[in-house]
Amino acid sequence: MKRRDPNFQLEFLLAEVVRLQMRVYNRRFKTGLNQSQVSALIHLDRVEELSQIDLASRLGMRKAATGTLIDNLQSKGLVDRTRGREDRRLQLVSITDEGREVVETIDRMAEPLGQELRKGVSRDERVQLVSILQRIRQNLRRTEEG
Amino acid sequence: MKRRDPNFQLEFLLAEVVRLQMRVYNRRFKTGLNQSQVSALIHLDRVEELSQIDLASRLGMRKAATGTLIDNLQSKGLVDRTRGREDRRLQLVSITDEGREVVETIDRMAEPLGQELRKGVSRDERVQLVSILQRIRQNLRRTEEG
DNA sequence: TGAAGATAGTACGATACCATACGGTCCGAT
DNA sequence: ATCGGACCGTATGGTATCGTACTATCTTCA
Repeated sequence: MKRRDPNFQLEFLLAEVVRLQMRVYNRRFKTGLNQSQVSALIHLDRVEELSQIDLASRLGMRKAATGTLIDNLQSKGLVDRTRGREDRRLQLVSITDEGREVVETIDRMAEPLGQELRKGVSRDERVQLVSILQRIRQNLRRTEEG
Repeated sequence: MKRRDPNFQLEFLLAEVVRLQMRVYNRRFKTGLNQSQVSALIHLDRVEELSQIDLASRLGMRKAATGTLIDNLQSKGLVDRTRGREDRRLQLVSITDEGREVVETIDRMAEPLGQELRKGVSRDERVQLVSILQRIRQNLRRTEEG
């Protein structure tokens, strides 16, 4: 097995899987929202209020892209923006009731797809997968700053 | 832990990590090639000759995007295209000597970054990660067709 | 054999995300 | 008190990839 065998070159495999995943996901749910927007809504559903930079970091995106993503969600009435009271640089983003409904709906719709994609992967393996990915994410974040 | 906790929602974590990874990678190597193009070259370095559809499948992309990706590599002299002899629909893509040199160079340059990103992840864990991702890829492919 | 699909590639318009550059707001040192 | 630097967001132009529609070639079967 050569060192740069693509099937064992983690970075390439990750990219490949995510491209596939995005296509499958966005094709399956023609909700008007893409996976990133859904991800943002789910984050907001949990924490109530996030600055755009904070949200960007959670999505793995840059702030500019996150800004336009929020623009779209806002124009659909799924999130609100408020200037930070103490720090007026911040745009605090929060999910609306309508946004919560959408999250609920999509969450239900996505359930069968999720099951499909987890076939042949045990719960333990999933836990481990998440754990490893989190460590890699940590490394990536550190690398990006330095 | 709610079911849709984003940190445990595999799909979102994967997307996040890959966005980060792409940024880090493409920022580090300003080689004129992005990660996808490098991935294509590495595939071609191993198998000599691939149709564009075959390559697309390996990259997790659609054929149209793969076509323009190959256009770029070809315009840089890193790959060649030949019409299939038996099946003239095929565009058989192969790597040039110059392409091989580029692969070699980038491979060397990427080594330290790879080490950085694998910090805290054992070899066994990497093997397992790859194995799980391959199964998920399998599921995704099956789902996309059906 | 020849007409009806299937398959490989290309063309084109849309979108997601990036990088850079800029404007507003905050803060720490002097 | 204020000035320089750090930080948040927005604007803008570029690139990667998508989805759809089209052309050319192959295959199958009546």
